[in-house]
Amino acid sequence: MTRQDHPTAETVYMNIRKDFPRISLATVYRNLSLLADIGEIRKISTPDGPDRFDARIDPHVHFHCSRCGCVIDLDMEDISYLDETAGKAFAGKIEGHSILFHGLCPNCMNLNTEAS
Amino acid sequence: MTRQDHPTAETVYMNIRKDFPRISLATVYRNLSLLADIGEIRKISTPDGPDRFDARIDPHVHFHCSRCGCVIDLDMEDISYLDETAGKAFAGKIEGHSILFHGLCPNCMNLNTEAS
DNA sequence: CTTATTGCAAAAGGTTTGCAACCGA
DNA sequence: TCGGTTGCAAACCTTTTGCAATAAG
Repeated sequence: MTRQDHPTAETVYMNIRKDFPRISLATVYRNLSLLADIGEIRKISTPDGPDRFDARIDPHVHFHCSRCGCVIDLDMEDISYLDETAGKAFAGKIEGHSILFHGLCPNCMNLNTEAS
Repeated sequence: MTRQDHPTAETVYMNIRKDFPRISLATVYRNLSLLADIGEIRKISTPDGPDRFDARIDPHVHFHCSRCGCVIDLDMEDISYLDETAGKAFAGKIEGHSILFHGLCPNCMNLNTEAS
């Protein structure tokens, strides 16, 4: 809950193993899914790689690097108002949204600039 | 390219098989990925189920039904301007974004209302 | 004692890949 | 003839599941 990054289930597994060496990956998946279902955490699906999880549940925007796959919070204006706008033009029921910018993270941008 | 829905690779496969009965699912995946890479079509990742593909490549917003998994275009205001806003507050390079609303589509909303 | 949670291993998707056969310039 | 595409089957990766064993209340 305290971390600022957006770990995959595998990463959470690796980390929690230091404290609970006998825990299994299945249990990690089970509990992350559970937490996501009850809204304690958020699940972030990316176009490639595995899902990522986020302890921050307030509305905010994510950036996904198409090169290294990292996920970063973008602290820009709150765009929750879009839900209402969308709701008016749509006969279904809107419960939320996910906004994912994509491109190159600062790290990978440098890698591309320098060297071949 | 002409369809308005957002077929999965499997759906495309089933359909194209009528004209090319010997085509394989791998070829469908290969060509959909290729088209997506060169920007001729768009790939839409959903939190559950398989990826979907979209022949519409102009900026627009999608809705994903968490019950039946369908994907629908939402014709609301163009929010491309967000890319610029985001770019200013971010040291990496933003190349685009994907916005996915989620909730219940009109169909599934009715199913929930009536019966049981 | 009773119910809920876990570990393990296997299964289940969905997608990609190696490779030989094939097709089109 | 030669490079690019394809079909097939197998591999891959991520996630889920069945079930017996274990832990918790």
